[in-house]
Amino acid sequence: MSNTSTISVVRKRLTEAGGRTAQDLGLGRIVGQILVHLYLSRGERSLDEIAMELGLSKAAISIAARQLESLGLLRRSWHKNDRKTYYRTADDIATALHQGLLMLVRNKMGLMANELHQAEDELIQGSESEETAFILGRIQRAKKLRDTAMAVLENPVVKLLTRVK
Amino acid sequence: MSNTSTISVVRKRLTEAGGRTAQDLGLGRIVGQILVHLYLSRGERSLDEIAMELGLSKAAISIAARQLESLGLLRRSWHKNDRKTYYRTADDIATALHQGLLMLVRNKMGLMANELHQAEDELIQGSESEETAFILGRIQRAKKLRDTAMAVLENPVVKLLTRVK
DNA sequence: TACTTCTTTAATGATTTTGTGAACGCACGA
DNA sequence: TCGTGCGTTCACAAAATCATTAAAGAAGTA
Repeated sequence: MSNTSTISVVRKRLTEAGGRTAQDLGLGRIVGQILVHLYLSRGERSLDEIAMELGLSKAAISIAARQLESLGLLRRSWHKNDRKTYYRTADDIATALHQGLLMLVRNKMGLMANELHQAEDELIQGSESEETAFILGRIQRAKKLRDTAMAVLENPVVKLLTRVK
Repeated sequence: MSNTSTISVVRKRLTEAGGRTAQDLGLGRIVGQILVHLYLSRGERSLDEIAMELGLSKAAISIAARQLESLGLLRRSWHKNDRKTYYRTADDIATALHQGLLMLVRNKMGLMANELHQAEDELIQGSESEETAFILGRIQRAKKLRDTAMAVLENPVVKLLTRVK
């Protein structure tokens, strides 16, 4: 098999793998495809190049790319006498990836925390009963669970461990 | 507001919250709903009770409940002179939840690891070129990233931290 | 200012996922 | 061993998600 075709096969398969895992994370497959494609590309790519190379519409790329940028995983840049927007993976992509995932997790945990607090408040407002007490107990256990998870994420030891050399 | 209706409102909202987070984890909403519903229920519930209380079909409950059992989050039990199957949350639900999530993550990482290795192999087989070298470099960085993440998950310090008292 | 080129937004169509109803089959009790 | 009650499976319907096309918007250039 020729050299260039090996490369393109490999690139394609990894791109697809990226798509799948991004989908697993609830970010949509295109997001992952773009990220991997750029990660395996030397230098920058314009929006329509990416669309062409991945066989997707420019609209789809536009949306996904901005999502990636907001997660800090992509950088966009412009050049003189050229109206195109160019993208490349962030230089500190490892950190960004870590941060991004953390943020995602933290958001979801925050939502859960709200629910738990609100539930607790409402139960405390209402009149007491054996069942209220039971549910309050369960909620408190759940809160402890969540706090532990949070603590792990924020823990300096973990942060140290997750730093890529 | 009366006591019992406060309770049922709270239970319903928390159940829905559980559904959402389970969906985020790619487990399907029903899985989360059942788990929370049982977590907030004293004692056991039969399959059709759960179906009734959540307003879902027995088929759906059957499938989701077995999934939860295989994750170690639910226990099923039977009683004499009663053909129904009963479910309750596992006693060590915190540990089980932690283990289950870890397993989930580990599986996904395993898939990614395969892709990376295979890609690496194929590139090494093929003829050398500047581009091959570039992509190989990228793949190696990715592998390092993955290894670091893995190491964190397996790390005894993290395990200690994630233990719920 | 008007034209060109590129990105973004919004609405529609397609695909995938999810849940249900009905039929099936197993096991327990009589 | 037969009948009944329960859990499970499968095919289909409904719903959610995803991606595209078309049209609007923005920014540079003459």
